[in-house]
Parts: sequence; structure tokens; C-alpha cells
Amino acid sequence: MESTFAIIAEPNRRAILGLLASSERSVGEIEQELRMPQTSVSKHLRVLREAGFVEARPDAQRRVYRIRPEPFMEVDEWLAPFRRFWSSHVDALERHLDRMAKAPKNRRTR
Amino acid sequence: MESTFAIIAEPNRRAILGLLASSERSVGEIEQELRMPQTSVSKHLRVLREAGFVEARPDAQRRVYRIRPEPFMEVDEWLAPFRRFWSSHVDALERHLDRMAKAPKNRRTR
DNA sequence: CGGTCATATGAACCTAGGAGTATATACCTG
DNA sequence: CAGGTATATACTCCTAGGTTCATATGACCG
Repeated sequence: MESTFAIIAEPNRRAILGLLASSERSVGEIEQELRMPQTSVSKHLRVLREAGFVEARPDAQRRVYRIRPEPFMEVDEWLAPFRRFWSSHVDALERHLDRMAKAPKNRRTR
Repeated sequence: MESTFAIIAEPNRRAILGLLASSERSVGEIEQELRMPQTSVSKHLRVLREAGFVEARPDAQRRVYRIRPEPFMEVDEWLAPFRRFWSSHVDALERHLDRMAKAPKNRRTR
């Protein structure tokens, strides 16, 4: 069940990745910035590490984590077949028309 | 837990989306092509529909499902900050500088 | 109408995995 | 060496959500 997608389904893990996107950080820094228990941070980092999202570099007693690109690329590739549904500017128009069409009618179940 | 990412964490749902990427399909068609129980297909479609990944068009007693772009765009946007880690080699420099900035003092490697 | 397709919904069950607590490991400093 | 700091791991508990089985809803056709 260790799919790339399952990994990023977890909000705290996405938060961690979000931090690391701007710059590498130690466990303690992540802990403080996200105000989440250290043990939780460590566990999420482990999952992220084993899935290849991040890698750790030891700095004395610290571990400094940083992003690795591969799993993100995988998500990007998964997205490819769906890009045709919005990537061209034809779709901007389409979306516009869609929105117009929605006012009179109603859509969706909930 | 209704995040876009939680939705696509489920392998069967990704399979359904994969089918719909090429063309719209009825529930029965999905059921056959994926060889998965109808009730399961219906439930996954419900989740996908409520999250905006697909929409249904009634065709007599059938429901024909097709892709909607918005949630995919959301994933694409989430990916944006991470693109610099692989999209060009300019970013290799950027990453390097980033690392330097984080370590003004003595650094040790082992 | 009655039957039968096509799809949706409900309920019970089961498992994965996140959270919390406690503790282990490793490294630094005095 | 002792004591503190930084991070990892083990264990238990708990809940979200996927699967299955049974049935409901609704549209078509004879």
C-alpha cells in the first residue's frame, strides 16, 4: 500500500514537504514550524524517506532533510493524460461557458 | 479527509480515472473493463463525483461518467513548488546556493 | 402493468495506518 | 565520564474507509 499517492494523501506529510520545498530543514526545525510532536515528525519523515520523497544528511546529532525529485516526477507523469482536459486555452473558454451554464441549471449531488 | 489527494490515493479510483482519461464510460463498462464489483465501482464513482473528479450524464438507465479538470489542476498546482527540483539544471545551482545559505558556519561530512 | 436491466445505497465487517506514550540510540559539551 | 540534546523506534489504541452482501430506486420493454 506504499504508493506514491498514499504517501502524499497525509496532510502532515504534505506540510512537511511544503516546508522542505523552500529549503532543507532538520527534524527539530520542522517540529517547531509545524508545531507537531517530534515523534510524529520522525515517523512521517521515515515514510517520506522510504518512499524517496526526501533524503537525510547527518549534521552532528541532527538530521537535515531535503527533497528528492523522483516521486514528484511520478505524480507529474500520472497527471499527463489528464492535462488535455484543461491545458489549452480552449478550455479556459470551456470553463467559462461551463460556469455560465451552471447559473440557471443546478448540478452535482451532495 | 476529503482532500483531493486522499481521493487519488485509492488504486481502484486511479484505475477508473485512467479509463475515463481516454473516453467517457458507463458504470457497467467500467465494471467490465476493470473486473470489479458494480457496487464498488458505484461507490468509488460517488467519491470521485463529490470531489469533482468526474461528472455523470444520464443516458436512459445508464450513467455515463467523464473527467472534470479542476481537481487535477489542483494537484498540478501543488506540484509547482517542487518542479524546480527536476525541471532544469539551473535549479541545481539554485539548490546548491540554498544549501550554502543554510550553512554559514562550519560543516562536517562523514 | 410485471419483469429485468442498470445503478445506487445501507449495514456489518475488517484492516491499515496515524497518534500518543515510553523508551532507545547517538552525539555533543563540560 | 555525566548530562543534555536530537532523533528514531516499539507498542497500544482508535478510527477512517474499502469490501461484501443485501436491497432499494428507477428506467426500459414486452
